[in-house]
Amino acid sequence: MTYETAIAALADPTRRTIIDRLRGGALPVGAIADGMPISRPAVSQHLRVLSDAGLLSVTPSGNRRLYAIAPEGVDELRSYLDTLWDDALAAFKRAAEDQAKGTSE
Amino acid sequence: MTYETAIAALADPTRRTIIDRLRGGALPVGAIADGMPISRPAVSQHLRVLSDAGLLSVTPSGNRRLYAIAPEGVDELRSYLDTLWDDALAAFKRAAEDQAKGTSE
DNA sequence: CAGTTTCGTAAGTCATATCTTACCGTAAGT
DNA sequence: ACTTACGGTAAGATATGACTTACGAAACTG
Repeated sequence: MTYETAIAALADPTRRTIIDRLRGGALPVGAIADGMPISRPAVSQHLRVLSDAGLLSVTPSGNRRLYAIAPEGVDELRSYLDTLWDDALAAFKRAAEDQAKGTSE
Repeated sequence: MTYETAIAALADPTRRTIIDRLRGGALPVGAIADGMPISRPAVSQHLRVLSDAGLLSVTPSGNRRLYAIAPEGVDELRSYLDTLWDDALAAFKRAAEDQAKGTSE
């Protein structure tokens, strides 16, 4: 039910680079925003979108907030794509067989 | 390299329902647009976005054009999410171990 | 306790994506 | 040949989304 917001969140290139920066592990906002061509508040807004989508988890640590990729959120998207993959492949094979049948007869 | 456009294409709800309608197999534009709350030209535009993203294939058949899900396009997206999943899980486990270590010592 | 870091939120601007209607070409039917 | 069905494209209106600056709230630091 929430994979819709997750896929919308990942549609933005900036948010994907944020995700990429977190592949190695959790980071505070400053480290994520560092070197990016946009302002830190903009990064914060992206982090909010990703969190709302269930793709990130937040861990307050004193003064800072550590963001990390939430495996469950990623898994929901994977599940969706898996069913899509299954259906697409089945339809593809069926079409190929039908076409072969039509050609031979 | 093309999974970026694929994920952007799937971010739109209308385009996801189009994809869902094609899960059972190829359909002409009229059948796809039938019953949808938007105009047929709008559907055509969505079909173009999905095709450009490599998620759909087109097969002209006389007067009509049959659209079908392209398995390869879906697979590229799956690959991206698989690597993301691997990294996310590895980082998650590492963080859990580090935290356990910090707690015990 | 005053000052500095860290980070989130608010308001406003601007670009992009989506929709509509109108129109055109091509194939099929009569 | 004329008409109808199918579907892509163009132009324009509008909504949505991403960015900026300004500001406020906590938590460390001296």
